Amino acid sequence: MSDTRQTILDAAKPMVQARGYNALSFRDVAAAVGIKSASIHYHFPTKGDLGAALARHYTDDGMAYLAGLRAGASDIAALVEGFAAIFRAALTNDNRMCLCGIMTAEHQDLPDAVRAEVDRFTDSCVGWLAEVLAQDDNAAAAHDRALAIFAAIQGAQLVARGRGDVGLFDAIIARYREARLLP
Amino acid sequence: MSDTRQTILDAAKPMVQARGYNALSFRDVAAAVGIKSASIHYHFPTKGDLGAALARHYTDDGMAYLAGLRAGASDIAALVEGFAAIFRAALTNDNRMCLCGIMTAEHQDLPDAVRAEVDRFTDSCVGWLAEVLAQDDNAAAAHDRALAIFAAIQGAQLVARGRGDVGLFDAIIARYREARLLP
DNA sequence: ACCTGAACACCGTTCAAGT
DNA sequence: ACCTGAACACCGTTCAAGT
Repeated sequence: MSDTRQTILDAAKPMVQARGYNALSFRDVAAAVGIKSASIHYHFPTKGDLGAALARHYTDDGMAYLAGLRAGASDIAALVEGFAAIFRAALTNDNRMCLCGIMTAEHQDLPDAVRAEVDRFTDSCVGWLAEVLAQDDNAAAAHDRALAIFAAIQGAQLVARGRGDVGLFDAIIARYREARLLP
Repeated sequence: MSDTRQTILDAAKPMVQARGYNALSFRDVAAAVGIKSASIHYHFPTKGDLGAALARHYTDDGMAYLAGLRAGASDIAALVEGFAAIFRAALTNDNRMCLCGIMTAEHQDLPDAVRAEVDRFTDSCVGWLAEVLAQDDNAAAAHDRALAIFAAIQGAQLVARGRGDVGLFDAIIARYREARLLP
């Protein structure tokens, strides 16, 4: 991968996390990189190609982090907390959102290739949570609970970021834990 | 309020619920209404004015519905189910989202007047839930729980609509109820 | 191999002009 | 009072032309 291609991805990622895929502008990215907007198309023919590449790297990086978590600990509560930390970290990074979380809201509008990558993020997260929870539950129950935990954490991020207050995220997660929705 | 103004709001509302505020196009709305895009500006000077009016009516309609619910029943579980029904109904309406839920994801990008109305929707919903829950809990605990329930339901809608499957919404809500996050 | 300027059809917005 | 066409600076995209 060329340096310029990586620089484009690095510049575009926080823009999407802050304002979404629709609001991403090739001219803004180009200005941040120091090239002309027409040049972005040499590396990413369409905006969909750029969005799909962003989501693919985001999912790959996230899953690598989660694999590392599982290799280092087996306590279910600690693992799920490590999972939630991905979403918490986005908020503490200038009140940004999970890249795929914000694009899930734009789901109807996304080019097919982008939507497919966003769906893969969801599937990968739910799959990882289900594997962790399967230490305690049977596979079907673990999957249902994993889906509910994933949805609840996404909602917590959405609401907390609407308020620009990571303390709200923590309070909501704490309430999930008290209800034992989260281990 | 003029007929045309109301017709514009009626045409724009499902468009935002499907694709978000950013993707809303004055020219699309104008075509649906049967006027030119420049004419929209006579009724709504800016896109922000239209977005704020949409969110204001949406919140007012929702709160009127919720007030009716409280007037007709006092069972906490039934009231919270009635609350969740707002979000379920959006999904069964061509896989749309809560108007303010989808705009919460675009929060960073919204004109101030729109963001203020979206925030009022969140506050109103959490306030209504807190009043319902205060039948059982003290005020502070009820508010914390109301916030967690609101976030969890928003997340359930986001994830289910990403899959285009209202059954997923029902499954997640059922799991919330089993965990007694929801009454 | 990588970048650019110019053009295209889009967008929200403005405004003078129509009725 | 309400609508319109034309113009403006934006957008993603294309492409012939540069190096």
